[in-house]
Amino acid sequence: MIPAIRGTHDILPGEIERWQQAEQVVRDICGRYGYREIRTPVIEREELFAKGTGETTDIVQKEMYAFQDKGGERVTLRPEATPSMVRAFVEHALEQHLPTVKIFSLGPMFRYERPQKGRYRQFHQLDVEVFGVSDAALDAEVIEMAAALVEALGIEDAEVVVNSVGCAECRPAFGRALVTALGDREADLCGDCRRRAAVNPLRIFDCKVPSCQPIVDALPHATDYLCDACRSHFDATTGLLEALGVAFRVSHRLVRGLDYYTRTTFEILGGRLGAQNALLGGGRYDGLVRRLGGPDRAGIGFAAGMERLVLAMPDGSGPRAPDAFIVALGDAARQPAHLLARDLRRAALTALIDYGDRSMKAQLRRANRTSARHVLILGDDELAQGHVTVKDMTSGGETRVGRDDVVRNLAGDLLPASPEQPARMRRPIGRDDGD
RNA sequence: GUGAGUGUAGCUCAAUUGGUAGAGCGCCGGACUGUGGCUCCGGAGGUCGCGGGUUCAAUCCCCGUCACUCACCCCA
Repeated sequence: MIPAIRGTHDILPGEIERWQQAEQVVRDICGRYGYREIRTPVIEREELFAKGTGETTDIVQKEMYAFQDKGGERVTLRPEATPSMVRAFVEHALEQHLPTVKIFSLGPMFRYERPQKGRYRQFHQLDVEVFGVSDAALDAEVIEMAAALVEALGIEDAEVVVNSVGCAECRPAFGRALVTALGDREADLCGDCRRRAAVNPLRIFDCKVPSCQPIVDALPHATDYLCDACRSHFDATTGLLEALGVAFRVSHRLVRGLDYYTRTTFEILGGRLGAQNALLGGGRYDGLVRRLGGPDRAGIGFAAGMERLVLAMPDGSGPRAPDAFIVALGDAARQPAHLLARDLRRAALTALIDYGDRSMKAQLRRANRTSARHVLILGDDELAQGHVTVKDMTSGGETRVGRDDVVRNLAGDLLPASPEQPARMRRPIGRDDGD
């Protein structure tokens, strides 16, 4: 056997239903807020992420699947979507084509990390981005949408966390204030934190080491160092969030790992996810489009981990129960049975049939396992009489129906009695709703 | 990249203080020559992760290696 490579995994029947449901909810919610779907390549020039994600980030320094292709080009499997989204925005001048550039994308990302719960080398993200809008109202709307998405997925124990990391004007001053406040206590920090203090002081807030906590708690807060513009932007964002009824917590410890964030940052945390408890995270990145060679446009967005969303979703239901399972007895019945199956399917019913010459018991056992509502029996008697025996698998009762009436009868049985009760088969996603 | 734990049937797991392995579930068949779900009976299915070492003999002990899981780093 040649196994799947580390950190990748197959999504099998039984689990795929949850993914399909998650994707359906994602598309529905994004659509309601005016987002259009786009798909970008999973492979890009390495340079795009070096500049976009940031040369100093761990993602770029040690986690990229980067290589040289046969033409000598430095390319990489995308570790995140935002730089690709920015590239597409710039390359196609999307602001000329869309009233407001609100776009989302769904697809695989690749990072060379040690896998653990909720983290894989190939994983999937929903990526949502808006370009060209700096109004704080959008910050609030984006966060509200993210919360709505999580709620729509049925994830209950989620927490919205918001912060502001300032802009190019005020953020450096805060960084210096951190170092100053640290003073000689820097020596008491853990090794990771001492490294952070030198490279990116903001990240000290992320530390989980107990001995660092008293020191971290005494540090100044980013929101105390915001310039006037950033201050009012943050106040407007949180004010609108409250007005929108979004339950959130402001955390000065929320500093995100990517370099490009400005002003608003946010995350939604989920319970029961293990150590990797961020369901989604994002923020504003007002300088990124220009840094990647585009016009000076604001940007804001978030990425949600699909594996984590699916993990946090409540248990769904299984595959849809077939409307009919056809049991054929004897060679003479096989061809008519397949014709019947075809006719049922043409009538939009789900029809299954067994293969090979198996006993009636075996076929019924299989029918039972599929949770089929009806079994249609075709044997010598039925062929001779021109009818089909319809067995109701719930009650066990049987009726005879003329061969030419079977499809209509079955379809009629399953069609809605009233508009409030849409038939199962009309649903875009096959789910057994267990009635 | 670091640390810990775990690798035995399709799945969940036993067992053997070293003598080449069992259960439950699932699957297939029978009891019931054309009637599922319950019950009973039977059957198929295992390089004991892989490689090496010790030994008369290794699934068990030793070394190595790989994989998985969880955690760190970091992030979705």
